[in-house]
Amino acid sequence: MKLFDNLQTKKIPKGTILLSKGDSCRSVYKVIKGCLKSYVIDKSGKEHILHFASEDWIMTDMDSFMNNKPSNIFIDAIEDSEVAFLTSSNYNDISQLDHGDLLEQNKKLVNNLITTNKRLINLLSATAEERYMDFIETYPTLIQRLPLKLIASYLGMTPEYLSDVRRKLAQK
Amino acid sequence: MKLFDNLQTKKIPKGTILLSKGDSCRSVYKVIKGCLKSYVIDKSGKEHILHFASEDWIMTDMDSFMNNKPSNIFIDAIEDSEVAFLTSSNYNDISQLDHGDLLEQNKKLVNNLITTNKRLINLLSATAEERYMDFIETYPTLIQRLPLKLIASYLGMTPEYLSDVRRKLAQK
DNA sequence: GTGATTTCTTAAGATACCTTAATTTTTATC
DNA sequence: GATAAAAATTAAGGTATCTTAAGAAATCAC
Repeated sequence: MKLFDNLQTKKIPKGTILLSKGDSCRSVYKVIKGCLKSYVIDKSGKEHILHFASEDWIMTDMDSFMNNKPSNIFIDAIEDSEVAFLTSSNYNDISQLDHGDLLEQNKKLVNNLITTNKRLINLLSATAEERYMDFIETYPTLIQRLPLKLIASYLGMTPEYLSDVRRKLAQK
Repeated sequence: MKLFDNLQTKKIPKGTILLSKGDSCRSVYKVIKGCLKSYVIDKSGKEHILHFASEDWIMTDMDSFMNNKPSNIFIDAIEDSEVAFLTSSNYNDISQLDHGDLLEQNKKLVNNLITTNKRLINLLSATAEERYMDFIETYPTLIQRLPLKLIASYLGMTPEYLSDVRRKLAQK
């Protein structure tokens, strides 16, 4: 049994909120078409994007999903999307996964960790300009597809400042 | 077979460099005693701490270890330490892990991801003061044990600024 | 226990990035 | 295709955090 095969799918119009802070996250979404974002809202009301998920990517709040806690994050569709989803109940079938499937799961988790760690390194050690250039290299398709203000949020800067960064880069 | 049982251990004096940028990381360390740090050095020569690992924590460069790439990070002992270590060759025995072991591995990876994601949220959305207070809550033992300048680096600020933050907190 | 090293603090000036607000450009709607 | 809405840019002034440098406090080495 493969975790994401033969799942139900549903269409999600742009702007739909799939998970709100305080909710318990009962699904793991796999994006078939479109794009989702996860984000937090800080004390002063500002939104900070944690992850994007476009085609074939997975999106969930792991902490909430695995540990049955209220979530601290939001998940929205930023394009008209279609998602396959795993619910808590069919996730419990994980114990029925065979050895090869578990190894595959393991590998995906490791890759996810590697990616998240790179993001961390980037936030800690790179300037706004470097982070933007790195994003362009790493996600060339997303940059064409998403509004810059969402990318700015993902990169940890304001849209206005990203605009400055882009202008300075263009002048070079 | 449990991954970290019955492994060799070795003593590592404070200051020892276990992994340097450019090296291929051939070990996963489990700290028996003492403390390690992993860090990057940015373009201007500044050090940014990625992780600490004290007793029972695991330390490695996953990207380098799993994908046999040259590493971008350093790993040093910041106290006289003792570590158990898994090498690439005995890691390949992972295919001999039984179902329960793999599930356990999976769970550890998930927990690691959850922790790293919290760190990310923190860096994106919290002020220096909030990050410091969060660190005290999350790692009360480390704060007593490690020099503040290392904690400042981990929190993404300079030691001088952390000192300011602490003074302002003390005045309240 | 004394000198040497490392850590921590303080303070002044600098800078990366933010805020607000207005304008322009692009995209969506009917 | 005109109008409305959303996104992107620009600019001025502000703030959080950094840099440099120096001194005080704590820790280490013998």
